[in-house]
Amino acid sequence: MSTTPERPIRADARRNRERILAAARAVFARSGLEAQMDDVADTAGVGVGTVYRHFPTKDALLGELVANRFEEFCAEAEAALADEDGEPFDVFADHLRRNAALVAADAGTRHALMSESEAVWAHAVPARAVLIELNRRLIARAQAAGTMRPDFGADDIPQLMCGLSATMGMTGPGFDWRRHLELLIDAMRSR
Amino acid sequence: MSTTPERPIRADARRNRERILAAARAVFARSGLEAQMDDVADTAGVGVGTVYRHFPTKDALLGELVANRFEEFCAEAEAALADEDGEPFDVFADHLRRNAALVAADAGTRHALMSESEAVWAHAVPARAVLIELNRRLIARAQAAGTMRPDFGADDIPQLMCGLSATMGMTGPGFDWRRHLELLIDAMRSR
DNA sequence: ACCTGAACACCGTTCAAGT
DNA sequence: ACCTGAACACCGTTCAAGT
Repeated sequence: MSTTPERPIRADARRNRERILAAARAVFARSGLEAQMDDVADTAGVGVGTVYRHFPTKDALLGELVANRFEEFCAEAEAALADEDGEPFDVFADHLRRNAALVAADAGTRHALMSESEAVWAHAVPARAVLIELNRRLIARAQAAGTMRPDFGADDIPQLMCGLSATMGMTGPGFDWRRHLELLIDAMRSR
Repeated sequence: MSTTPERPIRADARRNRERILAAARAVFARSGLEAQMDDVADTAGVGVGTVYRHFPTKDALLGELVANRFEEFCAEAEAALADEDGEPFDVFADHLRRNAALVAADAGTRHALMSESEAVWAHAVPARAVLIELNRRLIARAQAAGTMRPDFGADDIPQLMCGLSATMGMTGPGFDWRRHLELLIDAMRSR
């Protein structure tokens, strides 16, 4: 039961890791999950083997990006919590709208949020737990103000947002994720 | 602008086509989209080439299954419309619950409903249009009865059900598609 | 006309050789 | 220690040969 020994990482390796993540973000955001590992490697200016040295599988690489996104979601939630003046329900709804906009702009994150692969989610577990806790506080505040339904919980958010991610990718008449999101927000509101 | 000539199809070819569809339904329902074309061919007892002779791509084969599903959804909707005694909102909600149960039991359909591929949807266009029209009538009846929100439309259904399909595949704490569906149904109810 | 399955193409992943 | 990229494995798709 020893913890992983904390050995120093070579400067060039660290730099490569950053380059790979930046390249992956760009490549997946543009092309979605069909982007290839070779594309990521080329964009990062490294060999494929180096990508695999840092991330054992494509899913693990995506998982790292997902973890990053959840940290952004958390930052969003912190900012929303810091807003003591706004109407609590609106503050929460705007938080969801901003997170949704982040997802909509990034095909990679969008697909990853719908991924059924364990490996994709593994890295995001802690940030995801933090986000749910922050959501719980935002929700409690809105429920205390009486503007949010009391039978709605923070645990309901992930699957609704997962579902929203799915419709973001659909084209054709009738598909409008902003409308979808507003329906969900309206469902949470006390009426 | 001539219509496709109606030439007779050889009996063995027709039989193979049916076998392939039955095999595809079984194989994709069990294994989801990761099931291979070779699996479908083996299960159907034909060569892969025969599968490709009937369906030009994997997406087209999936598209055929999706079209079948939409026909089932339509039959469901017709049955719901025929129910003149039930409370109209409950009749509609039960219709959604039954359709959702069909999807949940079939990993292939589930993934196909979230597919962003044109080819998957192409065959289902007519049945999908019929379904939306039937939903429109079910919804109108519930709205006339005053139990469904007047600002909710049949065009809202596809993306909500697409989103629901996404969460059906997710495992882990907090994912419960029945809860997700009930939240959606509750959002449609007049309160 | 239709069927078969070996061969091809594509992309995730590995590993022997290099620094 | 880490990097490279050719080679391998897997699976969707094709096509030459068969009936």
